[in-house]
Amino acid sequence: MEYPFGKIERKWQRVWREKRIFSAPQKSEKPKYYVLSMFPYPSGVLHIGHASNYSIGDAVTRLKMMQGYSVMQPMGYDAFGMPAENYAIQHNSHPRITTEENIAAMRSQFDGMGFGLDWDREVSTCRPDYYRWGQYIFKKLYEKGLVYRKKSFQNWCEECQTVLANEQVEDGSCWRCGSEVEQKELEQWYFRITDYAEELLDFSKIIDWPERVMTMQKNWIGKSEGAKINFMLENSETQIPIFTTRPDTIYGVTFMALPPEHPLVQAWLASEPDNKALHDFCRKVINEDKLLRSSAEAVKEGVFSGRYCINPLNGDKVQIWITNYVLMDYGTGAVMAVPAHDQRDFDFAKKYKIPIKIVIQKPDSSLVLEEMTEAYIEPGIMVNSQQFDGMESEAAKAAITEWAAQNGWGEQTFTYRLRDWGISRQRYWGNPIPVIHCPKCGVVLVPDRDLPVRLPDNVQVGRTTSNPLLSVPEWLNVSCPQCGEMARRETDTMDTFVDSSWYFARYADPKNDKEPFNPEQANYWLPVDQYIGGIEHACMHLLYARFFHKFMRDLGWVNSDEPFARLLTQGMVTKDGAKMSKSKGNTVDPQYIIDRFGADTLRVFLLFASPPEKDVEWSDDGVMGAFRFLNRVWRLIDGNQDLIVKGLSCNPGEIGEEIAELRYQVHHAIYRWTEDCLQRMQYNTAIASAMELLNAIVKIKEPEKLVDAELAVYGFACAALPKMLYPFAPHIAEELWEILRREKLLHESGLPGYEERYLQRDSITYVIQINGKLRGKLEVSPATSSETLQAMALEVENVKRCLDGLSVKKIIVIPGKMISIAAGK
RNA sequence: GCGAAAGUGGCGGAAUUGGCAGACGCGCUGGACUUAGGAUCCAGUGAGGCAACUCGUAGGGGUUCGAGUCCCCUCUUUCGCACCA
Repeated sequence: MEYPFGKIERKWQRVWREKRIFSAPQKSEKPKYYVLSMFPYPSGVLHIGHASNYSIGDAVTRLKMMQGYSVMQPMGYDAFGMPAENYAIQHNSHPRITTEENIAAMRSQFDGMGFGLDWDREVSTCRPDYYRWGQYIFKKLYEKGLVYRKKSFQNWCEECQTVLANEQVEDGSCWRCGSEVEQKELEQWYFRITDYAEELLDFSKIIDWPERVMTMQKNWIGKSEGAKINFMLENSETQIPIFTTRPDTIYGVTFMALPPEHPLVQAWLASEPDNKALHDFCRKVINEDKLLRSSAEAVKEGVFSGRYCINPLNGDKVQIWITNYVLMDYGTGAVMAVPAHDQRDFDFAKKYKIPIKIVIQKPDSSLVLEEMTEAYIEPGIMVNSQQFDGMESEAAKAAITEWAAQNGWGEQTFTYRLRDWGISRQRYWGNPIPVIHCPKCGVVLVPDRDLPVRLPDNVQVGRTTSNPLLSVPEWLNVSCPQCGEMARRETDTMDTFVDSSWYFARYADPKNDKEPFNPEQANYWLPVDQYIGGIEHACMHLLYARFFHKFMRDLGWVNSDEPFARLLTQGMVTKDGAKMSKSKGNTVDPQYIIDRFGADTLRVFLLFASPPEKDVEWSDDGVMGAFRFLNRVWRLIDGNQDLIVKGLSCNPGEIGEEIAELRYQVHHAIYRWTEDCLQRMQYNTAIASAMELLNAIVKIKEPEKLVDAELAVYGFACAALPKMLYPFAPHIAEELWEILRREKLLHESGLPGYEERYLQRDSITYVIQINGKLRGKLEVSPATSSETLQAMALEVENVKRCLDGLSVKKIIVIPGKMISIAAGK
């Protein structure tokens, strides 16, 4: 007989809802705890990944409630973006309609999983009451000088009619639709995240993040120290600033390398419309996809510009080349090339027969120009570098930078790999940028009283050749808020990462219609105590959210430095070793599992299969195992309920050996469970402890024959099971708890408790090792002294045999564990 | 190429600080029972050996009374970054 999981799950979901136990109060005598899982894109169907991720957050939530915290676990929807637009197109509908339908469908599936979510705080980024405040924050960023427009070459997806972030280009193709990405010059809106680069490198205010996420962010930001040096264009006043991390090699510059995107190159192209070679080369390189262009295999190519510049340090006249191996986005976009000491420059110089000049000599002076087959990039002794000759090259870095600074040629500087955040998207289904373009006044921010700039409903959503917002004249054409003349709205919408960069704060005050959130309420809940989400967000979402949080702190809206105190990056669910996906055809429908075995079974399987941060391999047999386990627990407690209830009111007293062993087992299991749940977040072993406890209890074959004092232990052991299961299988746990006639609900019944004194057994087993090999065992009382143990060990028959012919050199006693004998000839 | 993490039975995984390797679950083998179930219960299950014992945590070396755990080298896998000047 299977336990009636369907009835039980519906019953307790109703009770939790009616008692509103997951509605987090704004004030509480208990300490607060904020649990947040990354909100989903509302696809309309719960997939196994959602079930897995949110089971972790729910386990944390229920544990912290048992522990006595006032817990908030909110949920919302990251509802803007291209998938929603595409979904609507496919279903011949409107994203507003399909998205709201999907949200309703997902919410009922979340409820079917029994997640303890505070639905009073639900947020959806596509609703005007939310995106209004995103526009408001945009204006604040603008007012603080953190927003600017820039014309630049962008990854352009013709299929999606939108700009893609570099991070959104995968192997030269659009990450959403897979079509080829080309380069197009566009005026774009940017957030100056680089202003916060230095602070974003500081993780000291974070309590517990995985080391590897912090490392990834550090590498992503990519700080490097170096010098900015201004070269002069020959016969001109034009400066060409370069950034270098190797100012010690500056006397070895033999050419300058510029990318085709460089403004100077663009100017030359404009002034020489007939220079076919130059035009062809530049067009070719610009349209090469950026990833391919920056791959190690790419062949270095270039054309001589016919122009020269002057090295300010020694007055050398240097050829300027236009190349495919320099990136406009990094440093100043111009590179001083030192072939002798940089491998890329070396390869390029060899290919185009550009001179090479050694300025750093190996310590053994063995470097000979004619014999060089590769660049010498190690430190060494300065040569051919005027007054710096003879210096150590590492010391010369600072000396040369200082010399250049004193003469006004340059300065010491830092540069970051991190680029400013391009937020413009040429799509309909996003948050409109609250800007009006006036022919007279220029860029004008939409006044607060006119916020939100609402998305018009009457657009043709489809694969049009331009942004659908352009097709709504009554929305597009407005009068200028400043001068009243006819003006035009900005039609770009914001990257959806903007929406998800502050939602964690909105949950604290989700219905506020005066401001994004009330600072006092936000500060009560923030920072998020436990954030849970995928590792794939390490460099984008998690970095953008930290940037926004620091900006909001600088505005005085929040008083913490970091949004997420602890981070858990959960693994994904795989099947046959691969990520589940429709295209691979290896998906599993969680709804089927819920209907057939119950949500509790699905949750226990997902949490038991591996630790939360590791991938879970799907296994139908594993699901059956979880189901069998819950059924065994059910039969034990449901079948012995009167006995257990009686035991719970019995007094302790004399007990037999078998029950003494059970008492040790139950206290030990609770101890392990507590450590695994609270200290280590290792739910797979916490569940294993509950299984071990069950196995220990069912060893008692005839509980009805137990005397009262023994029944007290038996009852205690059985009653521990619902508590231990509550974070993972809450429905069956509540039902069993009720069967045992406990009065409160489990979340207010406290953690299961163990007693230290029962973690000791009456006798303990010492193992005896001789030279590291197991040679015997010893059953003794825990109080046995070290000397006695040593003597006893030497009397063990097998030990005596193994020591025959050897002399004992040393005996080491590890209290409670082992006796180690070192012996030799 | 650089950086990070990992490698344990047939499988998923345990082993909190260096202290009985393989907890727990799956699978498998044998048995019991039967209201033949996606049941339940009992016993067994790293390899070799009749046994005493030997071997065993990717491979090789080292430190230690004692190493899955610490150190060095090699191999493999995964992830991140990648002409970053």
